[in-house]
Amino acid sequence: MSELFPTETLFVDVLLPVPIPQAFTYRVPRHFTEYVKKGSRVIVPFGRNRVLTGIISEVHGTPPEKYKAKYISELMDEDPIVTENQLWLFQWVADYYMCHAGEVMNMGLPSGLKVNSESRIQVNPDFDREDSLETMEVEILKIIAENDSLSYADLSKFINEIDVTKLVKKLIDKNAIIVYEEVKERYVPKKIKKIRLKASLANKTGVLSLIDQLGKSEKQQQVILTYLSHVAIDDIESKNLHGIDKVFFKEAENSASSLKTLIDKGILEQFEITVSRFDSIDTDSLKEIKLTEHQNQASDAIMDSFAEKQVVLFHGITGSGKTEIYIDLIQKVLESGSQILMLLPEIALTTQIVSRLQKVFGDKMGVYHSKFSDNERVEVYMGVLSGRYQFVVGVRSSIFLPFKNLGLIIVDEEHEISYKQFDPAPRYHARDVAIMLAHKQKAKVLLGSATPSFESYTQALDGNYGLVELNKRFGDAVLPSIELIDMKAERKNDSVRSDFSSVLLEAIEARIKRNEQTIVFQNRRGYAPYMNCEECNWIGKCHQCAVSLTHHLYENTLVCHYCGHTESLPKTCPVCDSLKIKSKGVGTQKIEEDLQEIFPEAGLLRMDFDTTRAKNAYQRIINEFSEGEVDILVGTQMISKGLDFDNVSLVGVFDADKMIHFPDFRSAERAYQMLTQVSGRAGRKEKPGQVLIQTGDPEHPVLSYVVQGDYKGFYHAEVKEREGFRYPPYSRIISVSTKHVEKTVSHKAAGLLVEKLQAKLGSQRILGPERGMVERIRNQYIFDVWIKLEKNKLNMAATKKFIREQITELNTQKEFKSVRFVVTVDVV
DNA sequence: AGCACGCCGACT
DNA sequence: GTCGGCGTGCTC
Repeated sequence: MSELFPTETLFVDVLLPVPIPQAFTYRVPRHFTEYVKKGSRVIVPFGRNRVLTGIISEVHGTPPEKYKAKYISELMDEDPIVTENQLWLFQWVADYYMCHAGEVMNMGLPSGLKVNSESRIQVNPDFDREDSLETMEVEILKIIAENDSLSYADLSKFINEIDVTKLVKKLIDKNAIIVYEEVKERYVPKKIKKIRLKASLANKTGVLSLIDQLGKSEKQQQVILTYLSHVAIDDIESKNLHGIDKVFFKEAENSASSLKTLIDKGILEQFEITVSRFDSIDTDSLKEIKLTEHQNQASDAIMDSFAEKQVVLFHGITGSGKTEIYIDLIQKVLESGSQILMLLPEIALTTQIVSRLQKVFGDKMGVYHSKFSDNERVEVYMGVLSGRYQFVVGVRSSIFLPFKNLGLIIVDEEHEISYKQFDPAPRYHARDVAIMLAHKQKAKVLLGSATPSFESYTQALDGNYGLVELNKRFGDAVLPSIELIDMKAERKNDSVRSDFSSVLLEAIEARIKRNEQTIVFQNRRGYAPYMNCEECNWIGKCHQCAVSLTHHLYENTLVCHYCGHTESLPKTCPVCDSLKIKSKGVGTQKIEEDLQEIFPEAGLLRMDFDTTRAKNAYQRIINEFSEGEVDILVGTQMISKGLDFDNVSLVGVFDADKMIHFPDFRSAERAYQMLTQVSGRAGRKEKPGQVLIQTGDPEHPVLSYVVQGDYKGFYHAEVKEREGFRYPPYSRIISVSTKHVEKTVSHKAAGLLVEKLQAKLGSQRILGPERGMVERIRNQYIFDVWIKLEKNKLNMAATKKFIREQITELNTQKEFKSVRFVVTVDVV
């Protein structure tokens, strides 16, 4: 690249993690000109005194016209760490999802690859006017001088003051100190200390004479013997190079001082090596996967379909053993030498499926997960870049890893909405980006689900995707029988206890007696959704969001599930002082409590956002439940993802009504998916499962499709409804939300946007402005505008550009300057 | 997004 | 008088 401009000044365009549309051009200092490459990291000054890491997206010789480019301050990489493919993908995602490439880059790179800059305070060596300082300031100056340099945090600790910025500013003004930015790379390789013999002694004769020589010092002799217990004396010359872990000496209870003496004497030496953070996996235990006849047929059908289609939708019912088929396909692609990416929804990734894959693929497989530390993620990233990992299982952001020759991307549970990022930008859908990425790298995509999204199923029916179906459960397992419980009738019969029907309670009791397990599903965490005063009708609400506060029993708090605000539970009504404040509605905590009261002997466990916050909590709950001591597991939708428990023969759905009556065009699709996935947890192996769904509306059509397991029937009925309204899959929806502290301003901005959009796109395509689903979050009033764009009729790129222009125009009007417009392409 | 600058209220 | 609130504008 650089040899093209041997004498001219070089410039680079740099992607920076800021939501600003323009490219940032920097000048390259002479000493870097030969080394700058697209995809390498640079450290650049930004603004008055910020320092940022960016990625070079272009190297060229054109100086910017309107400003004087600053110099890059550091080039971090000899070889690029971002590939051409990734740079292309960043731009594609930015264009499609209407955000900026820098934001995509920020999402795609593990934070360990970015640098931290920290302001450090130092005494100005030229300062000589101590008389101009106050006594306090002289003291501070002394402290800084003693430590060479301090960070703001250090200083505030030293002088016991929370906010030191004012002090620092004064001292800068008086010229007493200098503040500079120190840049640190965050990734720290893991190192272990090792011990080995000095090379001259590392042979049989050397060691023997050494032991002889140390004859009088028993302890030192013991240290040498410890070494020999790990390295056989015959291999001593070859193995000595690697040394042995220092910890071995501690384990053998050698005295640290004897070891040190031997090192000081020059007999042993200590050195460090860099090691992987991931334990290597015993590849001897690689398991052979045996497919059933049906699975084999499905696998072959998928391969056949790939011959014609780039994307294949694999519709396999719950319990059909999709994982085995994935493994089979992965093995085939591995043989071809191409890379493979398997996407899993966030929570499914911590579970059984990963350890299962690990047993098969050992350390050929990389795992990319948000519960990994920054350092671990950098190691996976670099492992993909170097080709060490040919196969990666990961969450949605793993589509941004530096793949070079992908052969296959598997998107498991493709209907999962957790593939869609909500906040912040880029608001991308990992499944859709995966298809684009695969297209670019000429790879195949396998979408797997028991309840495909309408988008994907439609593509398959239209012939754009291949379609492979598997309607048999693995082995002899049969589908669970699903029954509806009419809560209205139950209430009439007075057979309801704490909102549990007698039917469900009897079924649970029967499982406890038979030593089988039950899962109770309620998609609402906390104890009770709201608190209500029975005297004055007061309801506990969040002061900055338009939602009621959820009562959390164990912490005895009221929590806002939108902004996280927490307050302690009042003892009396804050308005009328009445003692009659009661929790209303039912969350998972309440269900757990009620069940414990009804079945005092039963073992209960709860799995929701609140109980799985700690790093290994999720795994612990799963282990505890599968060990069988627990009778009932109460949980939110979390329990429906990728969990197989052999002993679960009953699933109770506490309340299906919230799901089916949710005011959203997708609520039926969601409810069908949710109920089917949850039902799939019942009955594995030979035990037939039972599913009981409590509802006040047993006539609802969605429920009868769920009961019959009739995905196709449901799809065709529901899709007809959507066609009339031009909802997806007949259109794509772009939503624009306005946010502002002033309700009227937010509403007016949204209203004007609607007018502008309707003028060009027609009133049929524009909906709104409508009050946000939650009218106010964090004190910002939200209004939504929806744009329905039917496929193949409009130039999408041009339309998006038009939308962006309208927003920019509104944003430049003084009145709407501080209105935030949040654009989401393909709302789910 | 950050961060600095600048212009108005309630305090020693 | 000043401290400190957050509206406004800029970043190569």
